[in-house]
Amino acid sequence: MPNPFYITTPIYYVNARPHLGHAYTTIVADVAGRFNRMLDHEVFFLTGTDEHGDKIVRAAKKENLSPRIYADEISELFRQLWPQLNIDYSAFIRTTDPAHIAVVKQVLQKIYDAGDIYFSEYEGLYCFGCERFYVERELVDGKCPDHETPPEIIKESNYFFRMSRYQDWLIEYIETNKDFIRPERYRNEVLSFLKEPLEDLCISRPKSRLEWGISLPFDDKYVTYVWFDALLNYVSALGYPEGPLFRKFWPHVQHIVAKDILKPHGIYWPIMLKAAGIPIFRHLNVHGYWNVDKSKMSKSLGNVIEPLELKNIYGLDAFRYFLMREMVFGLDSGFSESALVGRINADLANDLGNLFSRVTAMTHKYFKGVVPAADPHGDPLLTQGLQSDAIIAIREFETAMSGFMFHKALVAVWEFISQMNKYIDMTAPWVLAKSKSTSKQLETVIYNLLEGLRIISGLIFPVMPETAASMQRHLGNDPGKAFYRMSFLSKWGGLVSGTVIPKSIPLFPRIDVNKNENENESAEDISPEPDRPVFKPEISIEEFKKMDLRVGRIIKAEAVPKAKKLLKLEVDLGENRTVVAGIAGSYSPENLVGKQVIVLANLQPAKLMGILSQGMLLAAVDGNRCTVATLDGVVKPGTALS
RNA sequence: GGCGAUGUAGCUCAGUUGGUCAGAGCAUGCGGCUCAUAUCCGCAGUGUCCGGGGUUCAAAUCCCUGCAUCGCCA
Repeated sequence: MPNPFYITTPIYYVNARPHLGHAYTTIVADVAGRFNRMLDHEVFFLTGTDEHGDKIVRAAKKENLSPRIYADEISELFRQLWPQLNIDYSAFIRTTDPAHIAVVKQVLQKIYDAGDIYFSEYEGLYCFGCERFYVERELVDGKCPDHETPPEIIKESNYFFRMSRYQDWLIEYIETNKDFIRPERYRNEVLSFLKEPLEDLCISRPKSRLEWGISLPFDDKYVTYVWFDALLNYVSALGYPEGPLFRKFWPHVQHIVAKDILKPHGIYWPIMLKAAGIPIFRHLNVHGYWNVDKSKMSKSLGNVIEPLELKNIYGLDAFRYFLMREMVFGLDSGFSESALVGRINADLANDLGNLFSRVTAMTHKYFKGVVPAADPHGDPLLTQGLQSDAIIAIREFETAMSGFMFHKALVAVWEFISQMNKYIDMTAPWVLAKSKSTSKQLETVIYNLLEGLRIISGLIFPVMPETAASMQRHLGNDPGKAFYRMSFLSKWGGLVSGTVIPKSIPLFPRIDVNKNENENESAEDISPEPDRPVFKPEISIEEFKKMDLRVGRIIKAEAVPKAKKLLKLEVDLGENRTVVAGIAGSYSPENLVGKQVIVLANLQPAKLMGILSQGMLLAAVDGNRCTVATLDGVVKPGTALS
């Protein structure tokens, strides 16, 4: 295999647990890696954890743990998450690995020997509480913003990396290599930063105030600044300088980062490489943030469900699809459950899932599940259109994926899915099936559709590997084979006629959105049970019809004396009724008047606290909180529900 | 405070060098089909293209200015 491809995520700092942002970056890397496997490239995919620095020491202290044990624990959380997201990584590096530490020392020594590291004393404002220096403008009224004490001026000596020496080189490098940092907005941001003189980077911390780090090889009284340590993971993981992996993969590396760590990756890192005499990486791919809309997320036990939890509810592939389709790489995007459900229903269930379902069903219906052969002497127009649509989709997909424009790649695939659906409408197989004279055409049409599905399953492989494999299986192919190879996808006719395909399954079930729609003005939380609900035994429609459900309007509401939960309501059902409802825990009388409600009108009257209740108000009850059922629009009181 | 980005249909956004540029998807309404997961196909809209000036035969597109939001830097 020629064309090695090396993709990295940042190594994640272990001061916090994994969240959506980490997951997105890593899924992007996984998608890029899988895409390169489609191109038959040899892929090395690195991720890991960054574990040194004073923030880790402090986080560990909070938990009463040693930095080492603490880092072990959090690192393990990341390591355990990736299989759950179907991340196919090659190596997981930790900055506490001895091999990494050795490389950091080696590179430091090399740069030191070359004269790009110098020793210098400086004065600064230091807060002993925070154990860090502040610059003037960070202070509030001259005091530390955390401790509200004035920092002290102390002198400290440290080692500095002569970054300034490489400023002009870096500017020219970025300007010459247009897509070195992409998308362009971040390239511009770095260039604009470089318009100002670059300061040398302090790359050491005295052990007197920080021990948790890598000792400088040329001065044992200092540890290495955490960024300098961390960035080198990208080369140490490959066995720099002589390892076979390094020789094979290094110059082909592409990094992926979120925009918050643009500066270290766009400025420190290339300069470090230059100073150490290591070739510069190929691309820095920078993405934006996910803004989680908590008001649009379902809740469990009163807490907003973590975005990552949604993969368990809606399926991993759907989750991966959403992340890749919804975010324009580089820009911020909104994350909400309703947007996720919208994508699932519209794109996955309606478009792709239903297409797959109707085509495989027809194959069973008309050909007993055996892939027919396209008629070589038939009308070429029956095939050409679809075939060229496929080629266009493949081409656009490849261009977009190479440029990290994942949403565009998926749009191209979905454009083809839409053309497949139109093709069915145009050719109307159910009409062709009615006459013997059109049987050849029917064979051709179904073959083409199955072939189209084969291509689609290949194209969605990087984003939805499980679904792709499932589609292959249901096309009668071995999903263990490299069905996603681009060279194989581009050749029309890869599907072998005579193949028997298994019974179809729904790829993506539709999600009932009505269940998720909350009520209007009271932003009260309806909590869907996290566990599978237990339903009552089935009833017939006749049994249901025995219930007389009516729309009512509350015209009067008052508390029932001495009763905690009961309210006495006057409800207009076309006639006035008194209804006693146990909703005082969630509603006050004044908020109920005028409200439209649903009443079970033919319930046997009952006396509650001495009041005769002539019906029952419908409400959703969750624990001791309840929400009254109401209607989507204004309806005449007394209207029956069915 | 400096630099930059963005502001287009109910929502999310495309709109290359000014001349079918007023668009797509979702949501909505109507019609059609029945192979399919009440899906699919077709049709239909709605917009002071942030406000105000200017350049031009012609501006969503260029210039100036104001407002709003966001980012980077100080």
